[in-house]
Order: sequence, then C-alpha cells, then structure tokens
Amino acid sequence: LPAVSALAPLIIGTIPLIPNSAGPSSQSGGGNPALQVQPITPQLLTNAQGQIIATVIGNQILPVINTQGITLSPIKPGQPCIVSAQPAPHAPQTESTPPGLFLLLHLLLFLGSQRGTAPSEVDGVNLEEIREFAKAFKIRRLSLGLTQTQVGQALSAAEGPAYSQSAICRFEKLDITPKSAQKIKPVLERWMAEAEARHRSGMQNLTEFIGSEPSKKRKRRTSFTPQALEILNSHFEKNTHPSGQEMTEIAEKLNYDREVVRVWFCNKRQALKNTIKLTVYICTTFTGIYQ
DNA sequence: AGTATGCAAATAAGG
DNA sequence: GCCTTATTTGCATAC
Repeated sequence: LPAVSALAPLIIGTIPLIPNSAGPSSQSGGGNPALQVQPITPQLLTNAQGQIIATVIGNQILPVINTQGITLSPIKPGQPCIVSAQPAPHAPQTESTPPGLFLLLHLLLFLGSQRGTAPSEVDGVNLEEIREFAKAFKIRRLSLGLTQTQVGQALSAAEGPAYSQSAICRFEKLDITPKSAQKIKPVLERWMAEAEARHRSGMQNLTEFIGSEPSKKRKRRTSFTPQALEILNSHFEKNTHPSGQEMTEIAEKLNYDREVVRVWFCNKRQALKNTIKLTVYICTTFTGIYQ
C-alpha cells in the first residue's frame, strides 16, 4: 500500500512485534520466526503521539480527525469509507487493553455508521455555520488579494490571539476540531471585517492595524538545534525525570529557558508513554488473531 | 509563490 | 511549583 505509506507517519499493522525487545538492535538479529508478523488488515494509521487518525481496511481509508470523532470537513473524494465491507476483527477484550484505545476502535465503527448523516451541531457548536464562514472567509481573503501567509503575519502582529499561516490554512480547510474552529472564528471574523473596512476606504495597509482587545499570545515555538537535542536525549536516556536542579543546569548549559527544558521533558515522557501504550494495544489486539 | 502537512512545542485542565 | 493527559498550534519543509 504505497499510497497509504506516503500518507501515514506510522502504519501500525506492519510494525514488527517483538515483545520485550522492540529495540532497533533486535532488527538485524534474525529474531524468532514464530514471532514474525505479517502485514495486517485492517491497519491503523497513527500520528507520532500515537493518536489513531485512520483505519485502513483493504484499500479503503477511514479517517478519524480527532478524538471527539468529529470531522468538520467533508470526506475527501477518492477516499471511500466503508466499514462494513470487511468487519474489523477485534480481539476479545480483556482488562489488559488500554480502555481509551478500545473506545477509539468503537468510535471508528460508530463513525462508519454515521457516514452520510453529517451532524450539524456538536458541543454546542454549529458546524454548518462554521463551514459557511470558512468558505466565505477564503473568498473574502482572496477578494482582498491576501495570502494565508499575510493574514497569519497580520494576526501575529495585531493584538489578540495570534495565528499562523498553518492555522489559517487549517481553518479554511476545516482541518481542525469544532472547538478550535469556534475559538478562531471570532478572531478571523473581526480581523476580516477590519481589513475589508480599510479596503473600502481605499487604504493601502490592509493588514497593519490593531486587532481585538489585548490578550496573552502563545509563546513562540522553540526550535532546538540538533546538538541541543542530542544532549537532551542523552539526559533523557539516563533519567526521564530530572530534578529541578538538574533541569536548571541543563537549561543553563544549552542556553534555553528552564521552562522550555522542563516542557521538553514532559513532552518526551508523554511521547514515550504513548508509543508504549500503542505497542501493548497492538499486541493484545492483533497478535492472537493473526499469527 | 502559496498552500498543505509532519512532528513536536506549548497550553489547558485536573491532581 | 511540578506532574500527567489531552489537545492545540506553529515551525520547517514538502508539495
């Protein structure tokens, strides 16, 4: 499934499952043939956080956009979604299966049954209204001759919440949760109204104005250098929970904010935990059936 | 030149 | 203040 591989950061079904020795070192060792696992259908596609983003059954892709199970955007053509064609063989459930993940599997099936009946309201969010606004927003933006990048930069410069080109892109595509959409919408609405007003009055600078009322902006994303990452990782391998003192020292040595270093460890622990969870899930769910 | 997207940094919420 | 978990969002870069 080359097309799928290109899409997915990780295809669960093809991961070699070797209990208790999943390290890279075991790859060249020839391994136990009895533990060899063939490619499995259905396959689960996940992101790096271990979040399931889709299932693949045969060559059908069933996307999952978020854990609320809500897809704002319509299903893309060329990606038919059929769940019942080949029932997903779920394993008998035991206590050892992470409950959240099993719920997700059910969610996938539920989503399949919901196909075609686009709900218009979720969590008190009027999806139809947001869809319409997103569509109109893009038209309005293009009418002003603005790019996503320009809008993103303007929003970052203006007061109020900042959003990047990525955010604009995702909003226009509705590649976000209803909650996020609900949050961004008023910001974009307000900004666009102001930009249009300026356009009508013949102003040149459509994008340089103060936005909504002041609010704390999100911290800019830190980019660690490869060298810094190498050092951080070596610390993490030795100790996933460095003390406050240690973190202060690391931060000082690398010349990053202590808080940035602390969050890095938090995120790293979270990522590690998620990969472990997934491995357990895969083992308990599929190995018994497919070997 | 713009837009789309993968990975992971930052944030929210509950302890 | 720190933690975990879930989630949002942006940098870098692919398309």
